[in-house]
Amino acid sequence: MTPPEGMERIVRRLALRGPLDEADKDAIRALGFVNRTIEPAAYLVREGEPPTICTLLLSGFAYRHKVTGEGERQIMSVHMPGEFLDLQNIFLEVADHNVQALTRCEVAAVSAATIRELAEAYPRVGRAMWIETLIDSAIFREWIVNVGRRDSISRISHLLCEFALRLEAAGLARDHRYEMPMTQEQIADCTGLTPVHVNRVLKELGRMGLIEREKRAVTIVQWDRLRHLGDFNTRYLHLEEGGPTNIASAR
Amino acid sequence: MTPPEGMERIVRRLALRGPLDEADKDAIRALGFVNRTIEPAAYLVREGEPPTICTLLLSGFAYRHKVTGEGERQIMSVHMPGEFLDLQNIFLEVADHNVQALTRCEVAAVSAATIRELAEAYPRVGRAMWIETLIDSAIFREWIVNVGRRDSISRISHLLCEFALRLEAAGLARDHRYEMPMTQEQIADCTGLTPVHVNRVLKELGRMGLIEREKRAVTIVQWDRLRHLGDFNTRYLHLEEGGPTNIASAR
DNA sequence: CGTAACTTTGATTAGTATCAAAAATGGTGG
DNA sequence: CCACCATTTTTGATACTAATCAAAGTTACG
Repeated sequence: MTPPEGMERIVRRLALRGPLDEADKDAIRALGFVNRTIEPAAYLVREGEPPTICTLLLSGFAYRHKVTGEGERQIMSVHMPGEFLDLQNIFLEVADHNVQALTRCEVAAVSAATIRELAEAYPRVGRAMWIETLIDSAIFREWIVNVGRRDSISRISHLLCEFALRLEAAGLARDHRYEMPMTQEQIADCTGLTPVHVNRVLKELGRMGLIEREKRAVTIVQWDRLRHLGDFNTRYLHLEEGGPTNIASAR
Repeated sequence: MTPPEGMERIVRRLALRGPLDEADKDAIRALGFVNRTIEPAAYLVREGEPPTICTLLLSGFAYRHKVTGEGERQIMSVHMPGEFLDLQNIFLEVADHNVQALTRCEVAAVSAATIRELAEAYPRVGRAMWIETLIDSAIFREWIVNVGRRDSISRISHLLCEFALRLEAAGLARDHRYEMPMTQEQIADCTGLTPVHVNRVLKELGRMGLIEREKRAVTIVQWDRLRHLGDFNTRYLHLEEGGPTNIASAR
């Protein structure tokens, strides 16, 4: 079973998305999440399979991807500790993409059916989970823009900015400095570029003095310039808690 | 008020996503949707504004887009009659993108707050709406792949296949023949290409005998070859009703 | 400490963009 | 109903971004 800290983390995260009362919180605590360790590159969800489990990422990174008929991979999102890994497929007949561990991960797992029942029995909890999936969607949309309409240097700058803020939100980065959890090949798969070109762009960003790199550690030296170059606006991340949901409930 | 046909269309569409009982259906019918006509190019949602209304598209087409700092537009999705237009923003503090009418549209509108209350009071209705947003997400993900990892001819072939099936599902096309609701410039904004290149690719698809065009009318002459060229697999559209939701409820 | 994975560099090519302009189409007001 | 103007589609010539191919360094790790 998930230790109390893991449990409370879930409760706290969901409570950010809309007020939950004690019965809601107890229902989450009673779910019986089971902890598992997932090895790097192991699949958590496989395209074409019906969704059976739903997991919360406690530590490590995971990513969502598809492979084209030509064998090229496109990563559609990267998940950080504290995020649900597969609320996206939970109500669909089959998963339409893969979810794979990027690094070694600790996850808390429950059956997908349990989550579906929880959402129906506790509407406020269901709404909080729904909002989690809507924020995933907002990030998907921004990635469509990134990959569709920005040039290589902007795409990578944008990704570096997004990671900085999301990692800071997860408590894994400070002062625009973090450990990049991906290889350059994986960055290429996020941005629709080739690994060779990603390397050249990263070097160029270093040469321009916008970032510094030391192995996988990235420091964004000139945040404002990088943000401008990457056409990065935080709006789509919906980092501030409390949207209209909270307003409505405060009436 | 929305005439009974519009109302029943909503009820039927949501009931496809998970069983609804009579109380659920009556709650939807009681919402008091108001019909409106929206002129082509009018905004239904504007980036940065808090979501206030939620609309169901009764006729016509609408699209979701963002504009980059460089002024380039990226379309993230196109909506067809029968689809909800802005469940995506309804629980978020501000809209992170625009929704605009592509053609003249008839919509049924209610306040966003009403929808939020409905979802909380009637969990099965909430779940059905949640599933609608999850299917939108599945399409967003496929578009990331399309724009990130397919070449121009595959991207456009993929888009043509997607439209054929979605329009057929909406009852607006038959035999892989339909009226394309977009200009070539808008197709370019969906696929991350330039209008000039879109034109050349469409001509090429014609020359290859895969499609025929007559003004905006498109006929897919060789479905299997176009589908193969576009690396198109219907899975992500989740067109078959009844996923695990229905299985669970059938227990 | 050897080997596989990852990063870096160089040379060349391919695929789309860009720029420019003509042809076709569609709507609108006189 | 026709003439006109704006929008859309089409074509051609050229430029440029990022891909490809190849291979040398570098790092991580069993």
